[in-house]
Amino acid sequence: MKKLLSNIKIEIPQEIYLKDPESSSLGKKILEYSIILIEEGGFENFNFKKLGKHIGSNESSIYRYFDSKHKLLVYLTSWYWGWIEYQLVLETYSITNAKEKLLKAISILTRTTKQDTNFSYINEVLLNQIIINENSKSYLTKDVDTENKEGYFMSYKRVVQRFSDIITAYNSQYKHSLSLANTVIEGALHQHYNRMHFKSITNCNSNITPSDFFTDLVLKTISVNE
Amino acid sequence: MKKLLSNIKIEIPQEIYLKDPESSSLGKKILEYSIILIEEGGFENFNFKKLGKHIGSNESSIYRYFDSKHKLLVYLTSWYWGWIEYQLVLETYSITNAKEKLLKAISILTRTTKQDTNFSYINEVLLNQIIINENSKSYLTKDVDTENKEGYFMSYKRVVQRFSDIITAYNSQYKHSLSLANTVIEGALHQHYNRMHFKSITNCNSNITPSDFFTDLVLKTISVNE
DNA sequence: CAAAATTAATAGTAATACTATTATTTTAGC
DNA sequence: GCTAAAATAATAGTATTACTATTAATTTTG
Repeated sequence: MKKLLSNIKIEIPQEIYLKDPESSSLGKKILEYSIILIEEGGFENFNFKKLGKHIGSNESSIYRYFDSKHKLLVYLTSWYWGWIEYQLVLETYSITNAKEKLLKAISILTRTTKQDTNFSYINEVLLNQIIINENSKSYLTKDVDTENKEGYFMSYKRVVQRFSDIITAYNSQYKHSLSLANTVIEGALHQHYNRMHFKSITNCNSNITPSDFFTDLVLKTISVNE
Repeated sequence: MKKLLSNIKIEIPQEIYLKDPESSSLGKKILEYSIILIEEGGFENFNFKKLGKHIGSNESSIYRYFDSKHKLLVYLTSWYWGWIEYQLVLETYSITNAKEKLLKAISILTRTTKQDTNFSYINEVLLNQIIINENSKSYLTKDVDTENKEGYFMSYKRVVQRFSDIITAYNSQYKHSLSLANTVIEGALHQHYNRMHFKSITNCNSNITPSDFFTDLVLKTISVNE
């Protein structure tokens, strides 16, 4: 993805952070290196002390940006889904044909991530790996309901809703567009995961991509009788 | 589910436990109350000290059954998928019609769990809630690959494969039966979760069940031209 | 009934996920 | 260029966690 817009910023609900990490160089380092460290060692083995060491900063300084490592994960997942939404809008905006739009949307939501040069301190390829491995941990907690009410998961839900709208635009008779949208988005993460760790329960490999599988699935499921 | 077989035991890979919890009354209490406590407070807030208190036993005694709370979770998920496999086999065995068999399989994999009186110390309804909330945490770790090699996730993978076979029996031309099987099984857990926590991104409610959604999806996706 | 196995009790450890306080450095306005 | 405010760093401390190790008491079994 090339530099198309120079002043874009992915919006993150304010409740998630104490101080906006995009507002300072330390904050940006926190984002940059937390992505590297979480991808490398997994979320469980990540902590603010290690992160501080890597960025030559102090644990206590990181706590001035984020309440907890959980909130940092919520920030990263929100950023990711905000970025996906941005691509969904940008890349389908000018498409008028509903089927073409649908196919493009599926492709965006199921493809392997490419680096986006618009955001220098975010490595989108590593972040995508974090989403595959850790996304569900951001909401599979006892606090989901309160955090959901406070808007922590808006970015993700907006992506599902936008994709659902694209499905409905193609076939207004289909009754389960939200569930289908959610199934494709989550399912794509699973297929990517299985390809890496559980090869025996997926058909996805170097020849068949998650995009192939889900394109076929969606088209057959909501196909309009022609 | 009524008592059909009196001497069945769900088989769990030996590597998962130090001492078979089904071999003693303390072991059975560990299973019974860990299910209650994990369902109640979530896996993160669960530990062996609390469990010991609840069963009037000592933390150190629990460690003689399981190396870690992670392995106990792997045990519970293995038990669950073993139990699902048992239902899949039992309830579809005598069905000769491929479509009927497929519909029954989807129903088993997506339905809301009912108590099974065959296993007195396992509350399957609570265990199903644990699977919805915690299943992915059993494998989304840095040790997946080694644990997978040691057979920790066999029960789950066997369910996917059996369902995939049922799909193939209905339509041998369909090329993505494993991915579809996995998508339905994981997707069903997600739809149940969304129904409870993220209502705005699912169509499942009191009128539309996950079974309805996935039955429609699978039939359309693999329908044989008639 | 004695030996073996199991369970309980106690203590201890390194790491985690923070909080609180104070000191130092950086930045911004005048 | 100075001062005040803001940001960051350093230090220390806490409760909890996820265990391990050792010994003692109890239960089971041959």
